[in-house]
Amino acid sequence: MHTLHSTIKKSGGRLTKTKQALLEVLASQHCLLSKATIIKQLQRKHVTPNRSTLYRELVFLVKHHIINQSTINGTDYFELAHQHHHHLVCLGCNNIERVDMDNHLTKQEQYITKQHQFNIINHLLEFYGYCQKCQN
Amino acid sequence: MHTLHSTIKKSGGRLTKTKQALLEVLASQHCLLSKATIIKQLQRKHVTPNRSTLYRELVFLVKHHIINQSTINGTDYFELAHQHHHHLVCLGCNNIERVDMDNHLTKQEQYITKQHQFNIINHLLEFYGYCQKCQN
DNA sequence: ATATTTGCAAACGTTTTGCATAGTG
DNA sequence: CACTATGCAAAACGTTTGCAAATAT
Repeated sequence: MHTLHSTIKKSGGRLTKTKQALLEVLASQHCLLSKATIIKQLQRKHVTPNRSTLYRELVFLVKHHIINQSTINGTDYFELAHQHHHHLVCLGCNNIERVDMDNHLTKQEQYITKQHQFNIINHLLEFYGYCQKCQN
Repeated sequence: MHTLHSTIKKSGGRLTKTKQALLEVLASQHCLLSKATIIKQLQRKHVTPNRSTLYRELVFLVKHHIINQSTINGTDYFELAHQHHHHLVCLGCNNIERVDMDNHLTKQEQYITKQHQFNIINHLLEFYGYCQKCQN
């Protein structure tokens, strides 16, 4: 949290109640959170920001690479930038399951960095298919 | 195109002017196309469907796995399902560059299929970062 | 003949904006 | 004090829907 605090300050942001609660929520869940879920979790903490405020916070945090935004099946999801994993997305029930696969892309990223002169900050890897329940 | 035709018929769809032109557009471009780009390309072919018609076509084709839909930085992109590649997405200029990496995920997919009892249909792999121009 | 596809207009839901006020550093 | 963050209401935006007419098989 300390490093986050300084990152935010460096970005010209202020550590407000909303931002703090938002980061706590994202830190406590080790998975992708939708806006609706974020709002629910904030409510549990008795933090009920206006929608525009929440949206503006999310834009700020994404812009400064403090959190990542991914869109899966038309819904936006957020997670802390350093909490990175991959996902299995069920095309039947839309459930999203985490899957851990460490270092699998390191070589490819090095290759891309050299070959394409592209400075990689992050990546997104999602597998789409059908979970056990939804297989007919 | 022939196989696509039969796939569409099997799915209960009809080969209309719009659907045909849409598939031609997607087949001619070997990259992700946004809705706006699709509309422009259709116009060149003098096919100008109503927005709702186009959206309905896209929903149909995605639903039947004839095309893939990916959302990158908040914009929806489409491509023929068998035309699969990965992308470098520039966080500066939003440009999307294709990158070919064959078979890199085969082993992982086999592992996931067994370990998670998950039937993989497709996957999405995107690298986010800064292209040569946007590196300061 | 039957079912799908189409365009239109209205409805919808989400996100964005302007502005005045409150709060942070 | 200067600048960011907030809530509110309005506006903007893309998408979806219902329906009657047109079209494909």
